[in-house]
Amino acid sequence: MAKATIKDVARVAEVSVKTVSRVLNDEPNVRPVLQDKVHAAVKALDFKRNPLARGLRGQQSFIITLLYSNPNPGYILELQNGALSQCIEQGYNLQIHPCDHNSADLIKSVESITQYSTQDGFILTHPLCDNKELIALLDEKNIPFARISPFVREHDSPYVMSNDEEAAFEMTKYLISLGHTKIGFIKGHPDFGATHKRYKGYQRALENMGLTLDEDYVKQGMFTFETGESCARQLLNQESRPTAIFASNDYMAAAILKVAAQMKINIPADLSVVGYDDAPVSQQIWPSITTVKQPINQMANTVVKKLIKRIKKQPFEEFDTEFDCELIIRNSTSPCS
Amino acid sequence: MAKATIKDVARVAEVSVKTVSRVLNDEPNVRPVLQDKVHAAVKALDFKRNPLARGLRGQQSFIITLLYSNPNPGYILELQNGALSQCIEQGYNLQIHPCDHNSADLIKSVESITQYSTQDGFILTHPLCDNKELIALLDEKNIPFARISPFVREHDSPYVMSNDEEAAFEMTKYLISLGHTKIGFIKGHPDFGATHKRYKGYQRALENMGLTLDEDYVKQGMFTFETGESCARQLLNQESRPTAIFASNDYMAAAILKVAAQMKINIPADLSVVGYDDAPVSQQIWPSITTVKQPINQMANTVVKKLIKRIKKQPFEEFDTEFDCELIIRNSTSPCS
DNA sequence: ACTGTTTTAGACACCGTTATCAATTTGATG
DNA sequence: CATCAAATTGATAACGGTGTCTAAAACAGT
Repeated sequence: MAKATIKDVARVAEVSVKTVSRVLNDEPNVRPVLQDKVHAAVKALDFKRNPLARGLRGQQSFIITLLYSNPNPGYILELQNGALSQCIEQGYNLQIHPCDHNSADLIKSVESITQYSTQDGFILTHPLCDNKELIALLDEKNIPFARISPFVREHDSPYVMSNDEEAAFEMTKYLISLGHTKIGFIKGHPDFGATHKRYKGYQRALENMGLTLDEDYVKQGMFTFETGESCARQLLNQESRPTAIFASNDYMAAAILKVAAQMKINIPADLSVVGYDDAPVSQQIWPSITTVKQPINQMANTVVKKLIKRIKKQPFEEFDTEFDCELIIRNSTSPCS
Repeated sequence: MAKATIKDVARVAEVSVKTVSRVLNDEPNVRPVLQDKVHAAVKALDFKRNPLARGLRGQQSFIITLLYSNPNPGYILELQNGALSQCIEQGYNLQIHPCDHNSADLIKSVESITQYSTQDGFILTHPLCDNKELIALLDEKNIPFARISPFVREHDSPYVMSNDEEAAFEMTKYLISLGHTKIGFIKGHPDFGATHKRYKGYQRALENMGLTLDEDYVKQGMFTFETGESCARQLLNQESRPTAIFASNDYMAAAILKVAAQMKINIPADLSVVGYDDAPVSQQIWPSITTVKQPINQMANTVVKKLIKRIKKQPFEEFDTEFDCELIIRNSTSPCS
């Protein structure tokens, strides 16, 4: 049985193909009687419109491309899943495009995919969403896009973000509530907007709770295990070492566990450690790491909704922009002894 | 500047559109003079064919769908990247479709994507590639597919696999070469073909090196951290505990580290631990875990090549089928004391 | 030079849908 | 009931390529 076409539906419903098309596209000016006939025929034939033909005629592809450059597989996969489910729901396809945000070829690589296939819109994850060249390219080609967790927000494209500052604030307050006063902090990669928001939340919590920020307790990492390790060594080799360390992501938190093990520092008895992102490793390590979980799936879902509105040139203000994170208390934290 | 079409190229090259099409498709019977003219015009206009139009006319979509149901984000992402790079090279798009191999809706979910969009072929990862219903569905719809690491191989579709048995054999031999004779083994999920191959390699190595397999040293896990933990407890609570444990994946190996830490068993001094898959956690934990790395990227690349050959009804025997794994020695193993 | 065969090139139809526009029906108004 | 506006419908032409088929050109053999 060959796949049914609009013509088949038209024949069965005894109307013209254009009428079928009208019904399928929710266009006005079709009598309910005919609408019912068409719907019945569509159901009877199990008819599905051919996206290729629709795209060709309508100058659109129903393809949304997810651009990412992020070393965290768990995060990416969750993002993909969230975006994908919403795309499917709305009849779009999700094209994935991993790239390297440090590469000089980044722009070229994106440009080439816009040439070899057509896409209705892009989703940019951080740090790509703060890349001016990239945004200029998309603006120039007039391709709609939406952003996830941008740092710079001066652009009229839709975006979503997690409330990282608030989460970091809460996490720091939690550590303080456990009695910690000497709280170290390992910053993330400066290219990421999240880095600054998390640090700000930490700062604000200290201030808010009447503690002073000690520069010696703040180290600059790059979100990798290796940088986390060296920062942890610096923090823990000081004379007056911190009793708690807040790492800007879980990889760096895991590295603290390594350094602590080598230095025979007991976690959480002698040192509390917290991370960020709820990466898989935070559960696969002992002690499991107290961390912050972003509602990635939901954010991805929403950003797709906004992007599709944007593509259709409809307002997208009805959807949420800021999403709250969740503190996940595990075994790497305990009251200060 | 609007995108160039084949008509523009034809006008510039002073030939008919059909001739341009011929040149672009490497069809015979075009004089070199005209070929050059066409190529020059294509270059001058930076012309790219519209895949939608090509697909519509040719009854193909240039879409390959990667179907996976696998809890290991690192593995999936690597797979995606490998498949994607080859797809791009050959002018195909990669559609991703995560699904749950335990779900009763699996077949329905796959069936629905075949209806809402058209795909030229599927790539099935384990354990999906051993799902008879799924294979029956694709066969019935006459959609070509290729498989990655299938257990059952009785199908004429192309596949690739890693030489897991050999790798497990080598890894076990490595442990024996360190002086270990009491080597525990934690099996993986029985639905996965890899589970049996890895166990067989372990068995064969013991036999080969003159050791007898002790059933008490073999536990059934499910590839998860939790099952790894309970298996590790069983193994290590025995009177005569093993001095080395081979876990069928890194998650379960990480769980052994947790249990060992709780039982004050020193790794690697008192217990050597090895895993499988080179998951991110194997490097983000201390001690880092000795493991086996599959050439996933290369396998994905090859399976796409084979699938495209299959789609074009060309022979695919020229490509490799079996891929060798690599032992990665890290810090969780040491000579038996 | 004159066939017959093979290459080479182009005209045209077609893939499945939607946009345009004109034709028809319906409803409203005087 | 005639007249005009609005709502409803369908015929036809696109969208941008490729398949089919035919015509023209090139070549070979008498």
